Amino acid sequence: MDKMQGLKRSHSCGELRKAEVGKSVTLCGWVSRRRDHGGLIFVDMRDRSGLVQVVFDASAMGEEAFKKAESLRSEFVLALKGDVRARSEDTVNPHMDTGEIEVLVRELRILNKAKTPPFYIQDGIDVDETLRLKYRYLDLRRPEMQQNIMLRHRVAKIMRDYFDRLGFLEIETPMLCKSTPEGARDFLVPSRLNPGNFYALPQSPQIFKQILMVAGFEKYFQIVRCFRDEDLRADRQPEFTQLDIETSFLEEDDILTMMEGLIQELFAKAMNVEVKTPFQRMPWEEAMARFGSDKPDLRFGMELMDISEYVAGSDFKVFNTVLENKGQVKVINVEGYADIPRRELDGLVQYAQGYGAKGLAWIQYTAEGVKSPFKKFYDDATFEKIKEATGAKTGDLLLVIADKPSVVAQALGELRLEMARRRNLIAPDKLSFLWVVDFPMFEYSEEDKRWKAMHHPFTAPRDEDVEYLVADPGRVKARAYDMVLNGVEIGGGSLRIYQSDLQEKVFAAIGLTPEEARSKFGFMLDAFEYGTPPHGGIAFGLDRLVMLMAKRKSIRDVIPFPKTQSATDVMSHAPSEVEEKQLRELSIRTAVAKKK
RNA sequence: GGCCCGGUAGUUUAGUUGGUUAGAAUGCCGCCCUGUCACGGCGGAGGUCGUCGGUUCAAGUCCGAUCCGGGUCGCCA
Repeated sequence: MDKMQGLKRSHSCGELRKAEVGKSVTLCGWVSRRRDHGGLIFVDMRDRSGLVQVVFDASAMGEEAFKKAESLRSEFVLALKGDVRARSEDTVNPHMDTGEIEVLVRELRILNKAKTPPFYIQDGIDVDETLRLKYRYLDLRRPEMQQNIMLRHRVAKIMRDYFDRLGFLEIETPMLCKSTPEGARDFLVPSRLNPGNFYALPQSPQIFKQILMVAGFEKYFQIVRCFRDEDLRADRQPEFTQLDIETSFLEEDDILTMMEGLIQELFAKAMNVEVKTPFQRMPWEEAMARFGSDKPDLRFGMELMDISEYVAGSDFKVFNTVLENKGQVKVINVEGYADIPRRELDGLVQYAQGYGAKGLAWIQYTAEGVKSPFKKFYDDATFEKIKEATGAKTGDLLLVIADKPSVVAQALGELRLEMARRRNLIAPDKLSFLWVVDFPMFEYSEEDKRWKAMHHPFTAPRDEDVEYLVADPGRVKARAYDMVLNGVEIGGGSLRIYQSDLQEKVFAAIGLTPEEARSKFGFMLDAFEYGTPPHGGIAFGLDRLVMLMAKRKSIRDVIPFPKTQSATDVMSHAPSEVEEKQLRELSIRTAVAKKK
C-alpha cells in the first residue's frame, strides 16, 4: 500500500472543467468504475464532489506503474497525479458534469484496497433496505445519499444564519430530563446515583425553552435531537431533529411571518426555488370540512362536499341512522371516473373501512344514467340535485361516506388523497404551503374519558374562549398554528400561557388536580411567578423538511444512521443486552426474562 | 397490539398442478483487447431456497410456528 506522504490534493474530482485543461492536478478518491481495454484503462474516480474519468495509458507510463493500474478494483482508495486534458469531440460524455475533460495519470498511489461491495455504489439502486442499513457506510457513499446529507447540512446552516441575523441565540437544553407522562412514551435512562430513579430523554425542549423566556433570553433557537418511544413509520424515527424556536413579546403574525421568511430563504438558497409569501391561512375547522384533514394537501382540489340535506328523510336506513345521530353524508367528486371498474370500487370500500368508515357508497353519473347502490331509495330529481350541488358532470364519480363527522373526515380525506394519487392529479414539482390555525384547544379521549390538550397544556387559548374553559372545553380554540407543505405537517407551535391563574384553569380542564400539576410541572409554575413575558414559539421537523426538499419517500434517506421499523440499528446492533454488572450498578434487578 | 406485502447465488430475480442436476441477469475470478463511459469477447467459480417443525415416495413449491425487513391502522400531548 502507498502513502499520502508528499502529496497534496489540489482539486476535487467533480469540480474539474475545461478551464482546468493543461493543469497538473492531484486527486484523491475511490474507484467507482473501471473499464480495462488492455493497453488503456479508464477509471471513473469519485470523491464527494462527483466523478471524473482518469486514464491510464500503457504507452505513456512505465510498465510497472501500468501493472499497478491493472490491479485496481471497485472502491479502492487512490491518490494520483495527472494532467487535465480536453476530450476529443467524439469521446465527450454529455452525461457527466466533468465529461468534457479527463485526467491522464502520471503517478498512481493505491492508498487502500477494498472488498467487493455487496451492492453498487451508485444512484437509483434497487436493494433490500436492510442491506443498505447494514452497510450504511457504503450506502452513504452513493452520490444521492451524499447529496441528501449535504443538503441537510446546508439547511441547518441557513437556519442558523437566518436566526443569528434576527438576533436569536442558540442555547442548549438538557438531554437528561424529567419524565412527563402526558404525550408520547418517554425513553428512560436509569440514574446510577439515584437508584430506582430515571431520567427521560426529551420529546422536545418545550419546558426548558419556555423557562429560557422567563430567564430573559427573548429569542431562542436550537437544532436539537428529540426522542419518542412510539411505533415507527416512513416519516417517523425514534430520534429525530427539530428546529426549535421560542420568542418573547411576539404574537402570531410576527412568528408566522418570520417562519415564512425562513422557508423562503431555505428554498432560495438551498434549492434555488422561489417561494411566494405570505402563505394561505386556514382555520382548522375549514381544513377538516373541506379536506377532511388538519394537514390538507392543496396541490389539487377534490374537496369534500356535504349532501346531507339532499339525502335526508328517505327510506334508506344507513343514511337516516347516521343523520339522526348528528352524523353527515359527504362526497368527493372523482372527475371523469364514472367508468371505474367494479373491482376497484370494492377495493375502495375496504380502503375506507381501513380508516374507520363502516362502508362506502358511490354515485356514477354515466351517459346511460345514474348508477348507485342506493339508487332505489331516491328519485331521479334527488340525484339531479346532488349533481347540481356538487358540480358533478356526466362521466364523474362521487364517493360517498356517511358517518359521524370525525370518521367522515378521516375516511373521505384519505380517499381524496388516494384517488388523487391513482388519477395522477398531483404535480410532482408543485409546492403548496399553508398555515392551519385556530386549532381546538382540547380533544376528547374516549379511552381516558376526559379532555386532553390537542397541542400541549401550555398552549394559550384565544382570549374570547377563556370563559368556556371549564364549562365547554370543546369550543375553546387555541392560539396554535401548524405549517403544512404538500399535505405534510412540517412545523407547529403556539403562543403559550404565561399567567399562573390561566394555566391552572387549563390544567383543571384536562383533569389535572392542583397537586398533580404541582408534582409534574411545579418548577415551571414556580418560575412563572417571577415575571414571565408573553411568549410563544414553533418547532420544525428538520428531517421531514429535508425529506420533502430532497423529494424522498422515507425520512431514513436524509438521516445518516436511521433505525429500522422495529427501532433497531442493523449496523451497530443497538439496542443490545448489557452485562449484569452494568445492571447491578444501576440497581436494576436482573433483566426482564430474556427472550430466547 | 391489528391488517397487508416481502425473504431463492454477493445483488436483483424466474421457478408451472409438489417430480431429473433450482434458471437468468448483473457482480466476482482468469485470459484477450488503446477510446471506453452500463466498454466488449471467451472461459470459470458461486445456492443448507430466512429458521424450525409437519404432510408426502418426493417440498423452493402444501400446512403450522417463528425470525427479519417494509407499508399501514392504533399510537405519536
